[in-house]
Amino acid sequence: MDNILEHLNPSQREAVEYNNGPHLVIAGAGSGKTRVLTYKIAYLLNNGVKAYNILALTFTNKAAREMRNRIQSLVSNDDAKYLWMGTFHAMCARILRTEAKYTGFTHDFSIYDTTDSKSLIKTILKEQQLDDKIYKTNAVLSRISWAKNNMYDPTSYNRDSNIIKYDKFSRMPMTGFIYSEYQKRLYEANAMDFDDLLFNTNIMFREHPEVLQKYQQGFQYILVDEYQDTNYAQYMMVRSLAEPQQNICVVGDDAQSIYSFRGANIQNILNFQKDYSTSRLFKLERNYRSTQNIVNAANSLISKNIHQIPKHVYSEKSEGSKLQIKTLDTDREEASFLARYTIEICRKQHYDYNDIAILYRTNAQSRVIEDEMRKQAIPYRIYGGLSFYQRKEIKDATAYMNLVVNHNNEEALVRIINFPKRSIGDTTVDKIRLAARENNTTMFNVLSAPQDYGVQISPATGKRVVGFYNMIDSISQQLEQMSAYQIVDLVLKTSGLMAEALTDKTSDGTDRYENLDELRNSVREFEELRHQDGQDFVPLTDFLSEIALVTDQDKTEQTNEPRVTLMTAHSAKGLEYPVVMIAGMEDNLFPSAFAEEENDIEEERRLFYVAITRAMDYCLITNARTRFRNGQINFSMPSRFIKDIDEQYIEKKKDVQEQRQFVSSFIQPNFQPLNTIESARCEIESPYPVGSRVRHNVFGEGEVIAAYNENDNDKIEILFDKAGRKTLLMRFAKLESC
DNA sequence: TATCCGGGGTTTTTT
DNA sequence: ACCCCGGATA
Repeated sequence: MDNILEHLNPSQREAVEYNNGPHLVIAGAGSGKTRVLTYKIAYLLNNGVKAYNILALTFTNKAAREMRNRIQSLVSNDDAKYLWMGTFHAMCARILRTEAKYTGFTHDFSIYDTTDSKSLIKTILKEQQLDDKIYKTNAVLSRISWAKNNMYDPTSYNRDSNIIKYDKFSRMPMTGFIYSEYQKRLYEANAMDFDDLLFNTNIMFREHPEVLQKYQQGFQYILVDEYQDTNYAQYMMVRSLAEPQQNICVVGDDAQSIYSFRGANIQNILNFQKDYSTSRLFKLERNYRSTQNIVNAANSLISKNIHQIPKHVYSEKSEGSKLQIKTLDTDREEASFLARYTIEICRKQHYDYNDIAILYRTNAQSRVIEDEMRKQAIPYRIYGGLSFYQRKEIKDATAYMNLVVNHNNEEALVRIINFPKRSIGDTTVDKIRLAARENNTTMFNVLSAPQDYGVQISPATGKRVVGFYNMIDSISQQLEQMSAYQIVDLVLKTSGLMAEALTDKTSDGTDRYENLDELRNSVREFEELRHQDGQDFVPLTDFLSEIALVTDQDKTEQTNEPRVTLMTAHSAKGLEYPVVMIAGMEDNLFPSAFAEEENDIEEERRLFYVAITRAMDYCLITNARTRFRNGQINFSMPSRFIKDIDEQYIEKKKDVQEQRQFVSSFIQPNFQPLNTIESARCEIESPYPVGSRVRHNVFGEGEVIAAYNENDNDKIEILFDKAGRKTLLMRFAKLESC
């Protein structure tokens, strides 16, 4: 093995070699952050540090896997597989299962995903008869999530006067109570949600110093990737684990902090040097990924943010092409343009589809782009949206498994007790739930003998309920003997899920069947992998724990046909493509309409920064004047971020006509979009000056408030003011027809 | 109990 | 446009 340090530039090398005390590595976009992390770990291993003494926390499972593989190739033995490497959530789940006896949960606790959490919240809201117009499930959940991320348990939450004030102000004074109730139910269900994994680990460390000490001793070196996206709970965990040995290395880029909605606190990285007074700072400023134009454009954009760690990211690659900005009339035309641009750049610059990514702010935008890609026969892959494990049939199947493993898991039980149909309706379920509460036991126990718990149901229904109980129970009996794969196979067959999908002859049904089959195969693969690692018996729990924390991003692609990648700017973090297109750069979309305060805007700007810096050679930015959203046409202004980019890095527009006047009143609420009438006719005077009278065959007479005429394709756009009520009429047509 | 229909509300990002 | 819920009906 040659000296691996030779693969590094001086500043990377310096960062890799320093391992004595806390240090912060500020890694500009494309500066080889992952490289530094992998080489640092390999360096430690090569210098005699034991793999199991290293804890490396990554943002995704995929990142962990890739890093592990790369480290493997840099060290001479197979130590890499003993590294503690994974997401915070995965590490916490592992620790909490091992140390279950300190937590009050069992080793087999379930992990509730967001759907389960929402459903539980809904149940509580209903029971408490709270107005769901005021207590929105999402709002309540995000409040609870916020509390946990900031280490408030229900007691401290309910005692904090600022919190009480806040909840009162948002007209949800009962939030604290719901939080208590929610935690109680989770506990009774032997389940944790995502936030609990972090929260409970911290609590355990606090209350059982001997456990904390064990891990402090275990983790001699701690490395945290994407530190800018950690929340308080994560910050605290890292801090307590690193307390004695102070061998803590955090890597990140404050300019790429984009997850505050999930509790991430950019202050963690900004304050690192204060928190660890002896810390050293390393900066990686040379960008190896992008051309100078792209780096400079991104720099000029991010310089508009006030809060940041000063750095000078630069590129020594060629100057490259300037950024292109293209405005289209509609979202559909934007999509079509993206497709045409894809074909053209592939032909002219000899890229293949794998080299191209289309990024957008919201998943909803993918729809129209997908349509156009299909229309123009461009193969694509799409990240995000509904993940495999979120699909109904998969959720159903895993609910069976979860219930089999953990009888207390109420969300799983309620989900599947009547699917496939067993004629056990909502009323029966409610009765059972109530009986369980009154008898202070679990719903599952009630199922075994409903009449003993005073559930008033017909004998026939009772029989069906007991039948369900027996089915689950009999599968549970097999847990010790049967491996994960065997159990899953058994579940799919005895539950009737397979049969249900098979009898449905629509394409939906066959899809469901195929997905279930794929699930079965993935268990088999999982088992295979474990066998290779020397584990003889693979219990179902292992598999469940694994899939609770994986996302689609973690899936490795198997097709070899080149495809264009479609994804949100968030999911693009950490990736790079020769050609990047950013679609929908419009105000109220990017930045999102939800971003109100300057802090939010800064985060959106960072997100845009992340998007641009994914590009290696070409970056195209598009926006549409009108966009179909939520069932109506929206007029939009170009994103305010576009003017944040220094003009010298943007290709000059040839067409001065592009600079059309858009009346600012466009976006005012009293403009109700009326309709789009493809076949409507209108009479207006050329060249449609603002203020001229217009007669329309459907809407009658009105006044043009804004209009334009684009030479190349003869389009007009009219804003209508009729009878004192401002209505918006949008229409595209040939000039002759008017 | 299951299903169909209509009305109302809601739209971000995801471990 | 889409999803969710509730009510009415089979």
